[in-house]
Amino acid sequence: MTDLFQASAPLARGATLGDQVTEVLRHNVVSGAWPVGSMLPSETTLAQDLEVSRTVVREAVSRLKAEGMLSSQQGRGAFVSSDRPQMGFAIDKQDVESLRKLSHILELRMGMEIEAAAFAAERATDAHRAEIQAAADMFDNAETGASGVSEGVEADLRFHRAVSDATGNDYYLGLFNYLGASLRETMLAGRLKAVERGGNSRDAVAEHHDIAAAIAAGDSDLARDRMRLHLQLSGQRLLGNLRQIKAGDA
Amino acid sequence: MTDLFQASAPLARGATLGDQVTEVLRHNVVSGAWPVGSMLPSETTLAQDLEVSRTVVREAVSRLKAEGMLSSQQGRGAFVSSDRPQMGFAIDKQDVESLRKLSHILELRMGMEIEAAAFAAERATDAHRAEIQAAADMFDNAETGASGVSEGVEADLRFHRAVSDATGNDYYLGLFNYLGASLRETMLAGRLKAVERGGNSRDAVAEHHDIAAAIAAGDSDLARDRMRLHLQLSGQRLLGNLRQIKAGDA
DNA sequence: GTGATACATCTGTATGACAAGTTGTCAATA
DNA sequence: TATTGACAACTTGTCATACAGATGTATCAC
Repeated sequence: MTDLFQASAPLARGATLGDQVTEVLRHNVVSGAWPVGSMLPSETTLAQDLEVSRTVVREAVSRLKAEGMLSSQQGRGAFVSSDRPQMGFAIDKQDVESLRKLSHILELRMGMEIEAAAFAAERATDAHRAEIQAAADMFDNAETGASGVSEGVEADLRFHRAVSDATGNDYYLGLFNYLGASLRETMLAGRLKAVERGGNSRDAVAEHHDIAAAIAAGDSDLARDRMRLHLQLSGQRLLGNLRQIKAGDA
Repeated sequence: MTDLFQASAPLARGATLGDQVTEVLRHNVVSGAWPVGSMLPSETTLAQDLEVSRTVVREAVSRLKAEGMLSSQQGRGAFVSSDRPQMGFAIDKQDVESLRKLSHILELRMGMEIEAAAFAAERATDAHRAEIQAAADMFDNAETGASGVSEGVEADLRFHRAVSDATGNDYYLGLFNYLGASLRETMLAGRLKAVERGGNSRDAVAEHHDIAAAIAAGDSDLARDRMRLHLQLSGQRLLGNLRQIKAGDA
Protein backbone atom coordinates (compact mmCIF):
# COMPACT_ATOMS: atom_id res chain seq x y z
CA MET A 1 0.00 0.00 0.00
CA THR A 2 2.79 2.36 -0.81
CA ASP A 3 0.25 4.47 -2.67
CA LEU A 4 -0.69 5.86 0.68
CA PHE A 5 2.47 7.84 0.37
CA GLN A 6 2.34 8.80 -3.24
CA ALA A 7 0.50 12.02 -2.73
CA SER A 8 2.44 13.13 0.30
CA ALA A 9 5.31 15.43 -0.47
CA PRO A 10 8.56 15.25 1.46
CA LEU A 11 7.50 16.17 4.93
CA ALA A 12 8.58 19.15 6.90
CA ARG A 13 11.72 18.95 8.94
CA GLY A 14 10.97 18.96 12.64
CA ALA A 15 7.52 17.50 12.18
CA THR A 16 7.02 14.47 14.36
CA LEU A 17 6.03 11.12 12.91
CA GLY A 18 2.64 11.65 14.47
CA ASP A 19 2.26 14.88 12.52
CA GLN A 20 3.23 13.19 9.31
CA VAL A 21 0.91 10.23 9.71
CA THR A 22 -1.92 12.58 10.69
CA GLU A 23 -1.43 14.35 7.41
CA VAL A 24 -1.45 11.14 5.42
CA LEU A 25 -4.66 9.98 7.03
CA ARG A 26 -6.32 13.35 6.67
CA HIS A 27 -5.40 13.47 3.02
CA ASN A 28 -6.90 10.06 2.42
CA VAL A 29 -10.14 11.34 3.85
CA VAL A 30 -10.39 14.76 2.23
CA SER A 31 -9.26 13.40 -1.14
CA GLY A 32 -12.11 10.92 -1.06
CA ALA A 33 -9.90 7.84 -1.07
CA TRP A 34 -11.59 6.87 2.19
CA PRO A 35 -15.24 7.92 1.77
CA VAL A 36 -17.40 9.00 4.65
CA GLY A 37 -18.69 5.94 6.45
CA SER A 38 -15.93 3.64 5.28
CA MET A 39 -13.76 1.67 7.64
CA LEU A 40 -10.07 2.33 7.98
CA PRO A 41 -7.46 -0.38 7.80
CA SER A 42 -6.60 -1.66 11.26
CA GLU A 43 -4.03 0.19 13.28
CA THR A 44 -1.64 -2.72 12.94
CA THR A 45 -2.01 -2.73 9.17
CA LEU A 46 -1.52 1.00 8.93
CA ALA A 47 1.54 0.81 11.13
CA GLN A 48 3.07 -1.83 8.87
CA ASP A 49 2.19 -0.03 5.64
CA LEU A 50 3.42 3.33 6.88
CA GLU A 51 6.44 1.77 8.53
CA VAL A 52 5.88 3.31 11.92
CA SER A 53 4.86 1.89 15.26
CA ARG A 54 1.27 1.42 16.26
CA THR A 55 1.88 4.11 18.88
CA VAL A 56 2.30 6.69 16.14
CA VAL A 57 -0.77 5.54 14.24
CA ARG A 58 -2.87 5.75 17.38
CA GLU A 59 -1.61 9.25 18.01
CA ALA A 60 -2.67 10.34 14.54
CA VAL A 61 -6.05 8.64 14.78
CA SER A 62 -6.75 10.19 18.16
CA ARG A 63 -6.11 13.65 16.78
CA LEU A 64 -8.46 13.14 13.88
CA LYS A 65 -11.03 11.75 16.29
CA ALA A 66 -10.74 14.96 18.26
CA GLU A 67 -11.40 16.87 15.06
CA GLY A 68 -14.50 14.83 14.41
CA MET A 69 -13.10 13.38 11.21
CA LEU A 70 -12.82 9.83 12.51
CA SER A 71 -14.57 7.75 15.10
CA SER A 72 -13.61 4.41 16.54
CA GLN A 73 -15.11 1.68 18.65
CA GLN A 74 -13.38 -1.04 20.54
CA GLY A 75 -13.72 -4.33 18.74
CA ARG A 76 -15.15 -2.84 15.56
CA GLY A 77 -12.60 -0.52 14.07
CA ALA A 78 -12.18 3.09 13.03
CA PHE A 79 -14.48 4.85 10.59
CA VAL A 80 -14.61 8.07 8.61
CA SER A 81 -17.31 10.20 10.15
CA SER A 82 -16.82 13.43 8.21
CA ASP A 83 -14.70 14.65 5.35
CA ARG A 84 -14.43 18.19 6.59
CA PRO A 85 -13.61 19.90 9.84
CA GLN A 86 -16.56 20.32 12.12
CA MET A 87 -16.08 24.02 12.62
CA GLY A 88 -15.59 25.23 9.10
CA PHE A 89 -12.29 25.77 7.42
CA ALA A 90 -9.51 25.93 9.95
CA ILE A 91 -5.75 26.04 10.03
CA ASP A 92 -3.89 24.26 12.75
CA LYS A 93 -1.95 26.70 14.85
CA GLN A 94 1.24 24.72 14.69
CA ASP A 95 1.09 24.45 10.92
CA VAL A 96 2.49 27.95 10.43
CA GLU A 97 5.66 26.75 12.11
CA SER A 98 6.32 24.29 9.32
CA LEU A 99 7.88 26.08 6.38
CA ARG A 100 6.27 23.80 3.85
CA LYS A 101 2.81 24.24 5.31
CA LEU A 102 3.39 27.95 5.71
CA SER A 103 4.22 28.27 2.04
CA HIS A 104 0.99 26.44 1.28
CA ILE A 105 -0.96 28.83 3.46
CA LEU A 106 0.68 31.72 1.65
CA GLU A 107 -0.34 30.17 -1.66
CA LEU A 108 -3.93 30.06 -0.54
CA ARG A 109 -3.67 33.65 0.55
CA MET A 110 -2.38 34.50 -2.90
CA GLY A 111 -5.31 32.94 -4.68
CA MET A 112 -7.70 34.80 -2.50
CA GLU A 113 -6.04 38.21 -2.41
CA ILE A 114 -5.19 38.46 -6.10
CA GLU A 115 -8.83 38.29 -6.99
CA ALA A 116 -9.70 40.51 -4.05
CA ALA A 117 -7.48 43.22 -5.49
CA ALA A 118 -9.36 43.02 -8.79
CA PHE A 119 -12.75 43.25 -7.09
CA ALA A 120 -11.44 46.11 -5.00
CA ALA A 121 -10.40 47.99 -8.12
CA GLU A 122 -13.87 47.56 -9.56
CA ARG A 123 -15.90 48.32 -6.48
CA ALA A 124 -13.94 50.36 -3.96
CA THR A 125 -15.81 53.38 -2.64
CA ASP A 126 -14.06 56.63 -1.84
CA ALA A 127 -13.94 55.58 1.79
CA HIS A 128 -12.32 52.29 0.85
CA ARG A 129 -9.73 54.01 -1.28
CA ALA A 130 -8.95 56.44 1.50
CA GLU A 131 -8.46 53.61 3.99
CA ILE A 132 -6.24 51.72 1.59
CA GLN A 133 -4.14 54.82 1.03
CA ALA A 134 -3.98 55.53 4.75
CA ALA A 135 -2.81 52.00 5.46
CA ALA A 136 -0.17 52.23 2.75
CA ASP A 137 1.08 55.50 4.21
CA MET A 138 1.10 54.08 7.71
CA PHE A 139 3.12 51.13 6.47
CA ASP A 140 5.45 53.58 4.78
CA ASN A 141 6.02 55.50 8.01
CA ALA A 142 6.46 52.35 10.04
CA GLU A 143 9.11 50.97 7.73
CA THR A 144 11.05 54.10 6.83
CA GLY A 145 10.79 55.66 10.28
CA ALA A 146 12.01 54.42 13.61
CA SER A 147 8.84 52.60 14.60
CA GLY A 148 8.86 49.20 16.22
CA VAL A 149 8.63 45.99 14.29
CA SER A 150 5.14 45.33 15.53
CA GLU A 151 3.79 48.54 13.99
CA GLY A 152 5.08 47.47 10.61
CA VAL A 153 3.28 44.14 10.77
CA GLU A 154 0.06 45.74 11.92
CA ALA A 155 0.21 48.33 9.14
CA ASP A 156 0.90 45.58 6.64
CA LEU A 157 -2.10 43.60 7.81
CA ARG A 158 -4.22 46.73 7.85
CA PHE A 159 -3.44 47.40 4.21
CA HIS A 160 -4.37 43.93 3.08
CA ARG A 161 -7.47 43.94 5.22
CA ALA A 162 -8.48 47.25 3.66
CA VAL A 163 -8.15 45.72 0.20
CA SER A 164 -10.23 42.73 1.25
CA ASP A 165 -12.80 45.05 2.70
CA ALA A 166 -12.96 47.05 -0.51
CA THR A 167 -14.25 44.00 -2.38
CA GLY A 168 -17.57 44.64 -0.69
CA ASN A 169 -17.61 40.90 -0.08
CA ASP A 170 -17.57 39.91 3.55
CA TYR A 171 -16.32 36.43 2.80
CA TYR A 172 -13.12 37.81 1.38
CA LEU A 173 -12.76 39.93 4.47
CA GLY A 174 -13.60 37.06 6.77
CA LEU A 175 -11.15 34.69 5.17
CA PHE A 176 -8.42 37.31 5.17
CA ASN A 177 -9.01 38.08 8.83
CA TYR A 178 -8.63 34.42 9.63
CA LEU A 179 -5.52 33.91 7.52
CA GLY A 180 -4.04 37.17 8.78
CA ALA A 181 -4.55 36.22 12.39
CA SER A 182 -2.94 32.86 11.73
CA LEU A 183 0.04 34.51 10.11
CA ARG A 184 0.55 37.47 12.44
CA GLU A 185 3.07 35.88 14.78
CA THR A 186 5.05 34.33 11.97
CA MET A 187 5.17 37.62 10.10
CA LEU A 188 6.43 39.27 13.25
CA ALA A 189 9.23 36.74 13.61
CA GLY A 190 10.17 37.15 9.97
CA ARG A 191 10.24 40.93 10.10
CA LEU A 192 12.31 40.82 13.27
CA LYS A 193 14.93 38.82 11.43
CA ALA A 194 14.69 41.14 8.44
CA VAL A 195 15.49 44.16 10.61
CA GLU A 196 18.39 42.28 12.14
CA ARG A 197 19.76 41.59 8.68
CA GLY A 198 19.57 45.21 7.70
CA GLY A 199 16.00 45.53 6.63
CA ASN A 200 14.56 44.77 3.24
CA SER A 201 10.95 45.81 3.52
CA ARG A 202 11.14 49.08 1.58
CA ASP A 203 10.30 47.07 -1.48
CA ALA A 204 7.08 46.03 0.19
CA VAL A 205 6.26 49.68 0.89
CA ALA A 206 6.58 50.55 -2.79
CA GLU A 207 4.54 47.52 -3.76
CA HIS A 208 1.73 48.60 -1.45
CA HIS A 209 1.70 52.04 -3.03
CA ASP A 210 1.62 50.49 -6.51
CA ILE A 211 -1.34 48.32 -5.59
CA ALA A 212 -3.15 51.23 -4.01
CA ALA A 213 -2.62 53.26 -7.18
CA ALA A 214 -3.98 50.52 -9.41
CA ILE A 215 -7.06 50.13 -7.22
CA ALA A 216 -7.57 53.88 -7.10
CA ALA A 217 -7.37 53.94 -10.90
CA GLY A 218 -9.98 51.23 -11.12
CA ASP A 219 -7.68 49.02 -13.17
CA SER A 220 -8.56 45.51 -12.05
CA ASP A 221 -6.09 43.70 -14.30
CA LEU A 222 -3.23 45.87 -13.11
CA ALA A 223 -4.32 45.43 -9.49
CA ARG A 224 -4.33 41.69 -9.97
CA ASP A 225 -0.85 41.64 -11.45
CA ARG A 226 0.63 43.91 -8.85
CA MET A 227 -0.95 42.00 -6.00
CA ARG A 228 0.36 38.75 -7.44
CA LEU A 229 3.84 40.16 -7.70
CA HIS A 230 3.71 41.59 -4.21
CA LEU A 231 2.54 38.38 -2.60
CA GLN A 232 5.11 36.34 -4.47
CA LEU A 233 7.92 38.64 -3.42
CA SER A 234 6.81 39.14 0.15
CA GLY A 235 6.24 35.40 0.50
CA GLN A 236 9.77 34.75 -0.66
CA ARG A 237 11.10 37.40 1.71
CA LEU A 238 9.22 35.92 4.65
CA LEU A 239 10.27 32.37 3.93
CA GLY A 240 13.85 33.49 3.41
CA ASN A 241 13.95 35.20 6.77
CA LEU A 242 12.42 32.22 8.50
CA ARG A 243 14.97 29.93 6.93
CA GLN A 244 17.66 32.20 8.35
CA ILE A 245 16.10 31.83 11.76
CA LYS A 246 15.94 28.05 11.51
CA ALA A 247 19.51 27.95 10.24
CA GLY A 248 20.63 30.22 13.06
CA ASP A 249 19.05 27.92 15.57
CA ALA A 250 21.07 24.97 14.40
CA MET B 1 -2.77 15.90 43.53
CA THR B 2 -6.20 14.49 44.09
CA ASP B 3 -7.62 17.92 43.36
CA LEU B 4 -7.11 17.13 39.73
CA PHE B 5 -10.18 15.00 40.09
CA GLN B 6 -12.29 17.16 42.31
CA ALA B 7 -14.05 19.11 39.63
CA SER B 8 -14.57 16.33 37.14
CA ALA B 9 -18.19 15.42 36.74
CA PRO B 10 -19.31 11.80 36.67
CA LEU B 11 -18.21 10.51 33.33
CA ALA B 12 -20.36 8.86 30.73
CA ARG B 13 -20.50 5.11 30.65
CA GLY B 14 -18.53 3.63 27.84
CA ALA B 15 -16.16 6.54 27.86
CA THR B 16 -12.60 5.38 27.49
CA LEU B 17 -9.92 6.35 29.94
CA GLY B 18 -8.56 8.62 27.26
CA ASP B 19 -11.91 10.44 27.13
CA GLN B 20 -11.94 10.85 30.87
CA VAL B 21 -8.42 12.17 31.15
CA THR B 22 -9.08 14.52 28.25
CA GLU B 23 -11.93 16.06 30.18
CA VAL B 24 -9.85 16.38 33.32
CA LEU B 25 -7.08 18.19 31.47
CA ARG B 26 -9.50 20.39 29.56
CA HIS B 27 -11.20 21.38 32.79
CA ASN B 28 -7.92 22.33 34.36
CA VAL B 29 -7.32 24.68 31.47
CA VAL B 30 -10.71 26.32 31.09
CA SER B 31 -11.10 26.68 34.84
CA GLY B 32 -7.88 28.64 34.95
CA ALA B 33 -6.07 26.18 37.18
CA TRP B 34 -3.51 25.92 34.43
CA PRO B 35 -3.21 29.44 32.99
CA VAL B 36 -2.36 30.14 29.39
CA GLY B 37 1.37 29.86 28.96
CA SER B 38 1.90 27.64 31.96
CA MET B 39 3.62 24.32 31.78
CA LEU B 40 1.82 21.09 32.46
CA PRO B 41 3.15 18.45 34.82
CA SER B 42 5.16 15.86 32.94
CA GLU B 43 3.34 12.98 31.33
CA THR B 44 4.86 10.59 33.81
CA THR B 45 3.69 12.68 36.74
CA LEU B 46 0.20 13.02 35.34
CA ALA B 47 0.02 9.29 34.72
CA GLN B 48 0.94 8.58 38.32
CA ASP B 49 -1.42 11.16 39.79
CA LEU B 50 -4.33 10.10 37.61
CA GLU B 51 -3.49 6.44 38.08
CA VAL B 52 -3.42 5.60 34.40
CA SER B 53 -0.65 4.67 32.03
CA ARG B 54 1.41 7.23 30.21
CA THR B 55 -0.21 5.98 27.00
CA VAL B 56 -3.58 7.30 28.16
CA VAL B 57 -2.14 10.64 29.17
CA ARG B 58 -0.45 11.01 25.80
CA GLU B 59 -3.71 10.21 24.07
CA ALA B 60 -5.50 12.96 25.97
CA VAL B 61 -2.72 15.47 25.41
CA SER B 62 -2.60 14.73 21.69
CA ARG B 63 -6.31 15.43 21.38
CA LEU B 64 -6.02 18.76 23.12
CA LYS B 65 -3.06 19.59 20.95
CA ALA B 66 -5.24 18.94 17.91
CA GLU B 67 -7.76 21.36 19.35
CA GLY B 68 -5.06 23.97 19.76
CA MET B 69 -5.47 24.07 23.50
CA LEU B 70 -2.06 22.59 24.28
CA SER B 71 1.28 22.50 22.55
CA SER B 72 4.30 20.40 23.33
CA GLN B 73 7.95 20.29 22.46
CA GLN B 74 10.36 17.46 22.81
CA GLY B 75 12.75 18.06 25.65
CA ARG B 76 10.79 20.98 27.10
CA GLY B 77 7.35 19.87 28.05
CA ALA B 78 3.72 20.62 27.32
CA PHE B 79 2.19 24.07 27.63
CA VAL B 80 -1.22 25.68 27.63
CA SER B 81 -1.48 27.63 24.39
CA SER B 82 -5.09 28.74 24.51
CA ASP B 83 -7.96 28.52 26.93
CA ARG B 84 -10.61 28.40 24.25
CA PRO B 85 -11.10 26.50 21.04
CA GLN B 86 -9.81 28.30 18.00
CA MET B 87 -12.45 29.46 15.61
CA GLY B 88 -11.89 28.98 11.96
CA PHE B 89 -13.39 30.49 8.86
CA ALA B 90 -17.03 29.47 8.59
CA ILE B 91 -20.00 30.16 6.41
CA ASP B 92 -23.40 30.34 7.96
CA LYS B 93 -25.60 27.66 6.51
CA GLN B 94 -28.48 30.02 5.84
CA ASP B 95 -26.28 32.39 3.88
CA VAL B 96 -26.39 30.25 0.75
CA GLU B 97 -30.13 30.88 0.60
CA SER B 98 -29.62 34.58 0.10
CA LEU B 99 -28.82 35.25 -3.54
CA ARG B 100 -26.60 38.18 -2.74
CA LYS B 101 -24.57 36.25 -0.19
CA LEU B 102 -24.47 33.25 -2.47
CA SER B 103 -22.96 35.31 -5.24
CA HIS B 104 -20.36 36.49 -2.75
CA ILE B 105 -19.54 32.91 -1.82
CA LEU B 106 -19.17 32.10 -5.49
CA GLU B 107 -16.81 35.04 -5.85
CA LEU B 108 -14.63 33.68 -3.09
CA ARG B 109 -14.70 30.30 -4.74
CA MET B 110 -13.56 31.96 -7.94
CA GLY B 111 -10.57 33.59 -6.35
CA MET B 112 -9.51 30.33 -4.83
CA GLU B 113 -10.16 28.02 -7.77
CA ILE B 114 -8.66 30.19 -10.49
CA GLU B 115 -5.31 30.06 -8.80
CA ALA B 116 -5.82 26.40 -7.95
CA ALA B 117 -6.17 25.64 -11.65
CA ALA B 118 -2.84 27.34 -12.31
CA PHE B 119 -1.08 25.41 -9.56
CA ALA B 120 -2.68 22.23 -10.82
CA ALA B 121 -1.32 22.86 -14.31
CA GLU B 122 2.14 23.29 -12.86
CA ARG B 123 2.15 20.43 -10.40
CA ALA B 124 -0.38 17.76 -11.33
CA THR B 125 1.00 14.23 -11.29
CA ASP B 126 -0.16 11.63 -13.78
CA ALA B 127 -2.54 10.29 -11.15
CA HIS B 128 -4.00 13.75 -10.65
CA ARG B 129 -4.46 14.28 -14.36
CA ALA B 130 -6.14 10.90 -14.69
CA GLU B 131 -8.55 11.72 -11.87
CA ILE B 132 -9.36 15.12 -13.39
CA GLN B 133 -10.03 13.51 -16.74
CA ALA B 134 -12.12 10.77 -15.15
CA ALA B 135 -14.20 13.34 -13.32
CA ALA B 136 -14.68 15.34 -16.51
CA ASP B 137 -15.81 12.22 -18.34
CA MET B 138 -18.12 11.26 -15.51
CA PHE B 139 -19.66 14.72 -15.64
CA ASP B 140 -20.01 14.33 -19.39
CA ASN B 141 -21.88 11.05 -19.04
CA ALA B 142 -24.06 12.37 -16.27
CA GLU B 143 -25.14 15.39 -18.27
CA THR B 144 -25.48 13.93 -21.74
CA GLY B 145 -26.91 10.62 -20.60
CA ALA B 146 -30.05 9.87 -18.65
CA SER B 147 -28.52 10.01 -15.20
CA GLY B 148 -30.16 11.67 -12.27
CA VAL B 149 -29.57 15.26 -11.30
CA SER B 150 -27.65 14.26 -8.21
CA GLU B 151 -25.02 12.40 -10.24
CA GLY B 152 -24.36 15.52 -12.23
CA VAL B 153 -23.74 17.62 -9.14
CA GLU B 154 -21.49 14.98 -7.61
CA ALA B 155 -19.48 14.66 -10.80
CA ASP B 156 -19.20 18.43 -10.97
CA LEU B 157 -17.90 18.62 -7.42
CA ARG B 158 -15.60 15.71 -8.03
CA PHE B 159 -14.00 17.52 -10.94
CA HIS B 160 -13.37 20.66 -9.00
CA ARG B 161 -12.11 18.73 -6.02
CA ALA B 162 -9.71 16.84 -8.28
CA VAL B 163 -8.33 20.15 -9.52
CA SER B 164 -7.93 21.38 -5.96
CA ASP B 165 -6.19 18.14 -5.05
CA ALA B 166 -3.81 18.49 -7.96
CA THR B 167 -2.41 21.68 -6.45
CA GLY B 168 -0.58 19.46 -3.96
CA ASN B 169 -1.73 21.97 -1.39
CA ASP B 170 -4.12 20.60 1.19
CA TYR B 171 -5.37 24.05 2.14
CA TYR B 172 -6.80 24.54 -1.33
CA LEU B 173 -8.37 21.11 -1.06
CA GLY B 174 -9.67 21.78 2.43
CA LEU B 175 -11.20 25.12 1.53
CA PHE B 176 -12.79 23.70 -1.58
CA ASN B 177 -14.25 20.79 0.36
CA TYR B 178 -15.79 23.24 2.77
CA LEU B 179 -17.15 25.58 0.12
CA GLY B 180 -18.31 22.65 -2.00
CA ALA B 181 -20.17 21.05 0.87
CA SER B 182 -21.79 24.39 1.64
CA LEU B 183 -22.88 24.77 -1.97
CA ARG B 184 -23.97 21.21 -2.71
CA GLU B 185 -27.65 21.60 -1.86
CA THR B 186 -27.94 24.89 -3.65
CA MET B 187 -26.26 23.48 -6.75
CA LEU B 188 -28.71 20.61 -6.64
CA ALA B 189 -31.67 22.95 -6.54
CA GLY B 190 -30.26 25.00 -9.38
CA ARG B 191 -29.60 22.02 -11.62
CA LEU B 192 -33.07 20.67 -10.92
CA LYS B 193 -34.53 23.88 -12.24
CA ALA B 194 -32.15 23.81 -15.20
CA VAL B 195 -33.36 20.37 -16.21
CA GLU B 196 -36.94 21.53 -15.87
CA ARG B 197 -36.22 24.42 -18.21
CA GLY B 198 -34.73 22.16 -20.82
CA GLY B 199 -31.20 21.79 -19.58
CA ASN B 200 -28.30 24.09 -20.24
CA SER B 201 -25.35 22.36 -18.66
CA ARG B 202 -23.71 20.99 -21.79
CA ASP B 203 -21.70 24.16 -21.86
CA ALA B 204 -20.31 23.27 -18.46
CA VAL B 205 -19.28 19.86 -19.75
CA ALA B 206 -17.26 21.43 -22.51
CA GLU B 207 -15.74 23.91 -20.10
CA HIS B 208 -14.60 21.10 -17.83
CA HIS B 209 -12.93 19.36 -20.73
CA ASP B 210 -11.25 22.59 -21.74
CA ILE B 211 -9.89 23.09 -18.24
CA ALA B 212 -8.71 19.50 -18.04
CA ALA B 213 -6.89 19.91 -21.34
CA ALA B 214 -5.16 23.08 -20.18
CA ILE B 215 -4.03 21.40 -16.97
CA ALA B 216 -2.88 18.31 -18.83
CA ALA B 217 -0.87 20.55 -21.14
CA GLY B 218 0.73 22.23 -18.16
CA ASP B 219 -0.40 25.67 -19.33
CA SER B 220 -1.10 27.53 -16.11
CA ASP B 221 -2.16 30.81 -17.74
CA LEU B 222 -4.64 29.05 -19.96
CA ALA B 223 -5.93 27.00 -17.05
CA ARG B 224 -6.45 30.18 -15.08
CA ASP B 225 -8.35 31.87 -17.90
CA ARG B 226 -10.54 28.88 -18.59
CA MET B 227 -11.34 28.32 -14.94
CA ARG B 228 -12.23 31.98 -14.58
CA LEU B 229 -14.53 31.82 -17.57
CA HIS B 230 -16.12 28.59 -16.37
CA LEU B 231 -16.79 29.88 -12.89
CA GLN B 232 -18.20 33.14 -14.21
CA LEU B 233 -20.53 31.35 -16.60
CA SER B 234 -21.59 28.59 -14.24
CA GLY B 235 -22.14 31.14 -11.51
CA GLN B 236 -24.41 33.11 -13.78
CA ARG B 237 -26.26 29.95 -14.77
CA LEU B 238 -26.75 28.93 -11.16
CA LEU B 239 -27.94 32.34 -10.05
CA GLY B 240 -30.23 32.55 -13.05
CA ASN B 241 -31.87 29.26 -12.22
CA LEU B 242 -32.27 30.20 -8.59
CA ARG B 243 -33.93 33.47 -9.57
CA GLN B 244 -36.39 31.47 -11.63
CA ILE B 245 -37.15 29.37 -8.57
CA LYS B 246 -37.67 32.41 -6.37
CA ALA B 247 -39.84 34.01 -9.04
CA GLY B 248 -41.88 30.83 -9.28
CA ASP B 249 -42.37 30.73 -5.56
CA ALA B 250 -43.80 34.21 -5.44
C1' DG C 1 32.99 35.62 34.22
C1' DT C 2 32.91 32.45 30.32
C1' DG C 3 32.61 28.45 27.77
C1' DA C 4 32.56 23.53 27.45
C1' DT C 5 30.80 19.34 29.40
C1' DA C 6 28.13 16.11 31.83
C1' DC C 7 23.77 15.15 33.75
C1' DA C 8 18.84 15.17 34.68
C1' DT C 9 14.43 15.61 32.67
C1' DC C 10 11.20 15.96 29.29
C1' DT C 11 8.67 14.38 25.01
C1' DG C 12 8.83 11.18 20.92
C1' DT C 13 8.96 6.44 19.33
C1' DA C 14 9.19 1.36 19.40
C1' DT C 15 7.96 -3.09 21.07
C1' DG C 16 5.47 -6.67 23.28
C1' DA C 17 1.77 -8.10 25.86
C1' DC C 18 -2.84 -8.58 27.41
C1' DA C 19 -7.76 -7.00 28.27
C1' DA C 20 -12.15 -6.02 26.30
C1' DG C 21 -15.39 -5.77 22.69
C1' DT C 22 -17.30 -7.25 18.00
C1' DT C 23 -18.12 -10.23 14.09
C1' DG C 24 -18.39 -14.30 11.41
C1' DT C 25 -18.02 -19.38 11.28
C1' DC C 26 -19.70 -23.65 12.13
C1' DA C 27 -21.32 -27.39 14.44
C1' DA C 28 -24.85 -29.02 17.65
C1' DT C 29 -29.57 -28.82 18.67
C1' DA C 30 -34.64 -28.27 18.50
C1' DT D 1 -34.63 -25.80 8.19
C1' DA D 2 -33.93 -22.54 11.60
C1' DT D 3 -31.88 -21.24 15.92
C1' DT D 4 -28.65 -21.32 19.28
C1' DG D 5 -24.16 -21.20 21.30
C1' DA D 6 -19.34 -21.97 21.56
C1' DC D 7 -15.36 -20.48 19.43
C1' DA D 8 -11.85 -18.36 16.63
C1' DA D 9 -10.27 -14.34 14.56
C1' DC D 10 -10.29 -10.07 14.34
C1' DT D 11 -10.58 -5.04 16.28
C1' DT D 12 -9.43 -1.08 19.60
C1' DG D 13 -8.07 0.08 24.50
C1' DT D 14 -4.55 -0.11 27.99
C1' DC D 15 -0.23 -1.15 30.33
C1' DA D 16 4.82 -1.63 31.02
C1' DT D 17 9.36 -1.01 29.58
C1' DA D 18 13.00 0.71 27.05
C1' DC D 19 15.55 3.88 24.46
C1' DA D 20 16.32 7.96 21.24
C1' DG D 21 16.39 12.87 20.77
C1' DA D 22 15.87 17.49 22.47
C1' DT D 23 16.28 20.84 26.15
C1' DG D 24 17.64 23.13 30.41
C1' DT D 25 20.78 23.25 34.23
C1' DA D 26 24.45 22.48 37.16
C1' DT D 27 29.35 21.83 37.25
C1' DC D 28 33.93 22.11 36.12
C1' DA D 29 38.05 24.06 33.94
C1' DC D 30 40.25 28.16 32.45
